[in-house]
Amino acid sequence: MKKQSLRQRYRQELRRTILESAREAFLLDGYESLSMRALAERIGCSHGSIYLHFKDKDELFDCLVEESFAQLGEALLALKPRGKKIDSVAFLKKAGRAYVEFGLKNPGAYEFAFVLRRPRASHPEKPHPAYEYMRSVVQECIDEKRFRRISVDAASQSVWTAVHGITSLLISRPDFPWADKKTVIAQVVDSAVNGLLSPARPMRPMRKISR
Amino acid sequence: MKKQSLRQRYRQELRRTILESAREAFLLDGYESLSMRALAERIGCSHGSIYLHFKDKDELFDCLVEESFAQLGEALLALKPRGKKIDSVAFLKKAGRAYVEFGLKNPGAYEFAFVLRRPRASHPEKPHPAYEYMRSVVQECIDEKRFRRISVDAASQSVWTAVHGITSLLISRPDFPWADKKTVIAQVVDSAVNGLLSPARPMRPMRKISR
Amino acid sequence: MKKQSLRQRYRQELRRTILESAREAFLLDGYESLSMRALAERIGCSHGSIYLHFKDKDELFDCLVEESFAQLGEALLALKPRGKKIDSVAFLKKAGRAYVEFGLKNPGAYEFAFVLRRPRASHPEKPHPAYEYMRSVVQECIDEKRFRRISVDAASQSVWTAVHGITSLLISRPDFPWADKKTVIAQVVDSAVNGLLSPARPMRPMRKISR
Amino acid sequence: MKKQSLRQRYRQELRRTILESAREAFLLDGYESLSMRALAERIGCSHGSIYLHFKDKDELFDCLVEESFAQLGEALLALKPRGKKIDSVAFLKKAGRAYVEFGLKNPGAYEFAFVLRRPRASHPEKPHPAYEYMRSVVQECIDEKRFRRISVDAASQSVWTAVHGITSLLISRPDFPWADKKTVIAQVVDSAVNGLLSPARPMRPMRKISR
DNA sequence: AATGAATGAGAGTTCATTCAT
DNA sequence: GATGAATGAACTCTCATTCAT
Repeated sequence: MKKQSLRQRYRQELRRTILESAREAFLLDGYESLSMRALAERIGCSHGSIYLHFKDKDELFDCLVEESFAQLGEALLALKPRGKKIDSVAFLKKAGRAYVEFGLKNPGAYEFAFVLRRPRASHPEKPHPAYEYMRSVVQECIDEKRFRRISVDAASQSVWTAVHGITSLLISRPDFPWADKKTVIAQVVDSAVNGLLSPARPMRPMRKISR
Repeated sequence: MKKQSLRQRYRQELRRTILESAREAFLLDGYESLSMRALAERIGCSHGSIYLHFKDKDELFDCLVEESFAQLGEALLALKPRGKKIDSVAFLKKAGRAYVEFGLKNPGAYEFAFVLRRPRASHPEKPHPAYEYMRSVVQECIDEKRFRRISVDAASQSVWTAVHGITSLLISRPDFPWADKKTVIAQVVDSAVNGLLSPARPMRPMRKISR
Repeated sequence: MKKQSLRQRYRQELRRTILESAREAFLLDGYESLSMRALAERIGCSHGSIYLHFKDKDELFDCLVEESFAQLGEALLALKPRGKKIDSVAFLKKAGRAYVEFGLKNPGAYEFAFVLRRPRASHPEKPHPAYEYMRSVVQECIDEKRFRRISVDAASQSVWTAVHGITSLLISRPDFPWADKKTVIAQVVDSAVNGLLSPARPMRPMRKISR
Repeated sequence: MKKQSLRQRYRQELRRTILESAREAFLLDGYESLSMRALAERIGCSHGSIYLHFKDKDELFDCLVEESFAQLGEALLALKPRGKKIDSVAFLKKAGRAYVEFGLKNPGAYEFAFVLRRPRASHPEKPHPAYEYMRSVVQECIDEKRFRRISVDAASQSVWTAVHGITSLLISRPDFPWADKKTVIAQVVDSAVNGLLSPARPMRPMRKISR
């Protein structure tokens, strides 16, 4: 039992090492340019060993993509239980900022999820968990009449695409002469969310939307 | 002289054919997966001939990137002479929409400019003409006091990244279950620009979404 | 002691399982194309375990060859005690048909003995038991003056090679548009044996063999 | 034109060299064991060059098989115009001996046609030209009432398989302690053909065969 | 006894690029 | 100017075998 367990543990460790190394390496080189041999060298094992853990290069890559989506989803879900003190709109902004932050802290994961592509592989394209999450928050804003009449999907997508824009460019173009990044991020998020608000004046009680 | 000129013209034509074919092909396959042989076949010439026009694969690729930036820049400049009838803010929105439209009409060019990467190649990263253009329009908005106090770069970048977000995702994920695309695009652009406006001016309530 | 014996029995069983599976598998795939891993999977044990019974792939293969020769030998020896009722010539024909039948019933064994080859392995080529057996029957025919003057080896070989021909082709080319197989087999055997008969026996006209 | 022609000629020459070398090498090593690299070294060119002439290893191998069948067919057809002086039965024997001789002179070709197999490749199995040829000669023997009542296919196959037997064994087991090879060959051929003869004396009308 | 992780060699094939024609 | 034969490196992946567990 112990013996099994030891082997198993080591096996799992190597699997993780492969995944971490592969993530770094794929990011640096892209799918095609990273050779299994080069990856093995980086890991410090023979190239054959990788195949003991992943059927082939594709499987390894896809595994990283999946993992990345999952991580992003989890990062957002970690925000979840919004206290009663914070209103839905503020919470959506918070979620937007968290999305961007995740990308900046995990640029690898973010690129695997949204940027890197494997030649000829098609995205299966049911909406990913991160989108689902944002959509649910947007739904709350709509339910609470904080947002103008707009379809929940159109609204969610306008927010998601905007935050994706700032996230992906900050990651992929670190040398661009950015203004203060925090400011830009906040501006993008605030604009995207505020742009959906009901025209009602903030200080006054929300009115029913005339139609 | 005439003969020269004829030859020259033919030479230019082949160069164009190579570029067009290469653009399509690179988009389909990615940088690494496209072989010069496959490209030559698509073009209908020998693979050797490509090297008469481009030193190597990298040069061909980079040429497409440059061309793509130029095209985007031109598309925006084509808007240029804003009549006196349209104010700077409305014009910025117009530019934003034009940016997205360019991307949708020229997904190839857009991807070459902002998405595709050649392994290990770094972006030279002086701001590209499209950004410069948007920045100049934002500057006008600021000069005319239409925008809140914010650095012109932070403002420009918040707009650019947002429109980049919707553009790139619409291109790269055509199978995503998009809401009405026009609505989403308009929402992103309007939000991004409106979010920069000076607070409440009586005469411009900013409710309606422009189009 | 009992425990030992149990273990031994199990060991022997596994050895047999390996041999049977290997025979099938080698026949299907050929020597090189069959991997030890694939074989292990077919057997249902780890590939390492095979090496506990056979030093390497070559030994396993050679073991099958040897076994196959032995089986063919035994099949012929099983005919052995020819009763006095049957004369030597008829018995030789019977042996010839038995040879072919063995091949058809045990195509695997036959191919290992005479068709399959391991790259670079040379046949040791002392005559195999099946040949020795046929040779002894031919010797009887000669001793009994039933055959023309011909060396026992030339005679035996002319019979053996002919029956080998029909046997190997029936096995290796099952899709050939064969006439009635029984007829062809009988014809080959009868021709091969009759062709050796002494000429001038009233009952058996057997004219001179042309050359 | 000359230039083209020169290149073409060289191209053809190399193709031939590859085929010859490959034939030798495949025979020595078998399909799997011969690597394209090893073949290239034997030829004296880079392994890549082989692919300029043959799509892949399979195509190269299959080409040799086809060529071999063709050669054997031609060798037999070269006998064709049998003079009036030689009767059909004698001609069939002549053809049988020619078949064996072809195998001995071109053991490579013979093995490619009938012995070597590529893993998983199946024989298409319409009768090969050599069989067709022998069948036609057998048909003549039957037409001329020289053979007993027997289907032309059964007769042809009994002859073909017998001569195949001696041919293939002489080739594949050169170390076997053969008796005088010429004698054995003649014996096999004569037996196989004579065994089909009508019992009738040539001068007398055929009697019914008792069975 | 049995496992299966690990390795290093080597397989077939494709590639960008060069250069003689 | 254009061709396409040639190359040598590099690719992904599989293999037989070993050996620590």
